[in-house]
Amino acid sequence: MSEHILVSVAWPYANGPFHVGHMAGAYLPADIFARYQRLRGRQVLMVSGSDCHGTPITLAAEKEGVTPQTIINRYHQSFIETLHAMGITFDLFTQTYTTNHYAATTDIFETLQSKGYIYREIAIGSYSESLQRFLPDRFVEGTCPNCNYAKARGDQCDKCGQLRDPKELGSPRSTLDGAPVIFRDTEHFFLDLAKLEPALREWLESTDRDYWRSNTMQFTQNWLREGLHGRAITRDLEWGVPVPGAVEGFADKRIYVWFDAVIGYYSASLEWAKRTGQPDAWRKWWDPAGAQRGYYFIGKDNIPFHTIIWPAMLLGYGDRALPYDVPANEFLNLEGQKMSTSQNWALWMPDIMSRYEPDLVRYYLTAAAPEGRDSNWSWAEFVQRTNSELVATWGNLANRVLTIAQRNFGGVPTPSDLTAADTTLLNTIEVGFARVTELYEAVKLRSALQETMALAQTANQYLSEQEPWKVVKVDRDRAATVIFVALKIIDTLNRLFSPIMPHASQKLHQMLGYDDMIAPQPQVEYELDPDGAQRPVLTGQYAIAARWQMSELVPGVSLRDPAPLFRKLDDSVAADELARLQAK
RNA sequence: GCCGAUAUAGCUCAGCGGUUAGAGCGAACGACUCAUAAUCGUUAGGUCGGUGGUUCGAUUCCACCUAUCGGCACCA
Repeated sequence: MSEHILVSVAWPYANGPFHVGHMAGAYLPADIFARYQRLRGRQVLMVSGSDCHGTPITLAAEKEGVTPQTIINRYHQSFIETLHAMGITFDLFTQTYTTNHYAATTDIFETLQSKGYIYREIAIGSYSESLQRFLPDRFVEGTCPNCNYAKARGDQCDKCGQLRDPKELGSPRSTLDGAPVIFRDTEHFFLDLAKLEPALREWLESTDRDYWRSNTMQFTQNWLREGLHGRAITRDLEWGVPVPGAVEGFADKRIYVWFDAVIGYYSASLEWAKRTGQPDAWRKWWDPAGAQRGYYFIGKDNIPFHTIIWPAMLLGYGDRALPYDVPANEFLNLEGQKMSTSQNWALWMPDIMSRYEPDLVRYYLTAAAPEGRDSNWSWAEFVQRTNSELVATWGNLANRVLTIAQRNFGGVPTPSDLTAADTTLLNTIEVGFARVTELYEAVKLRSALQETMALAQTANQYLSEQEPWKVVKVDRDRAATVIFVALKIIDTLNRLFSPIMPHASQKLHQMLGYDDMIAPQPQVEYELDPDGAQRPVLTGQYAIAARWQMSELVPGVSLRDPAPLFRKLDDSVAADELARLQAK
């Protein structure tokens, strides 16, 4: 039995706030999965943090005339606020700009180096004399040798799709200032993926990975088919983790951001353990011999880093658990069009959270989750699903049952003998419970939600047929039985819904007379960053009773006064939001 | 260009080598009134993108075509 579940979530790049695509792609599914696992009584460690290094952050800082720290502090703060508002239960959401992370990165680099998995090589880099710096290929443009398109980028021509190398461009220049680009030798460290490839293949083939999503496997095998090559892990940059060992000629070079970002899963685990006062506690989730599983929640653009590069690094490092599953999501479109942050065609989370309750967003993003293929956010559908599913089917079910119970019996009534209708319903719920459990376990959250909502409909049918509001006038015992059964059902369904809608579930849990937490929430705390300034982290106390089972509600329990779980949205919302979006 | 994904009811999507292809929403009609004008029932609606092939049998497998989308590596 895998009692220790590591929930690793993609590290957001700290150069802009979250949009709904980030939530749908990684943070929300990760949180739902973590909440489900905790309710099953398993030990969950959920980590991530802000990815603070790399060229775009440096450039953003220069553009504003501020330090990189200013940029990352701004967006790290924004990330924390969104995650907190959405109720994403990180054990630790930290950042890569910490002494802890620098130390872990240095350790992994040095260990890989000592084992011969890192080598040095001279490469040719695109260099801007005007800016006196090397440029990533994407910041170089010129004339495409294939189609003569004048604005082909260094990594790819947008017109014909060809091109691999900026040196092939005619009259290459920088996209930053338009000045010419020259090519200079530059020495770098490389991760020897070719050397790690056999071990990587062995790991991939060591077990039947049918449970991986087909797209994840597809991407991975495409990479392997072409064979693995060394990958540069340092860059000519001044912002990032320094190259360990004070190597001559590397003083003005830094660890390349992709290399240090994936290490974050590990370094954040170490940091979490230190914060708890048990510095070795992380081992339970990272010991390959232990009962553990690591799940990596990411967007599809990140697949090779998590199924190839990070596993290869771990294999090279040695004695650390590799990913068990990498449930990568596809992309979320917006009103039928691909989201684009540069064209501001996006729904920004700070904006959304200012107007809508987190559970509404959580519900809709799960119902329309891009699990198997790209999906779409539509405001009309958001309103429709909220009103007809959340409010009418589920919220109303809970409300009507609680109201009848409270008004007629003042609490959980004592049932008499169950009829065939009662046992049939209870059986349906029990079978459904098992099916939903399987779906959560397999990270099929969209289906899990759909199944649970279907069970709520079954409960509504039962009430229509049994008519307890009528029966109570002629046969109080029978009405008591029906209401008892209905209360058990909504209590049970509330547990199935709780990973997806924790705020509403906690409310209902308390209305049902419970005093404990079923859906805890994260909190913001503060740590010192390497410069001595305070930085926020997201963390929390999530120890809860293992309530992943049918309701154990007993007669005589007193209920708290019912209140609606969700409010209906006005029909004008869809049109208003669409107008707001198009006005940008 | 190469690789891959997707094309199913008005809309959003499930599904799958085999009886009359499903759900939700939307539409029409009816029931009910405990509940947030919520709920429940009934009905209408599809030659499952096109062509060809494999098969006793294909929406489901294969090939090609068309359309849409994504990836193509040193980009985070």
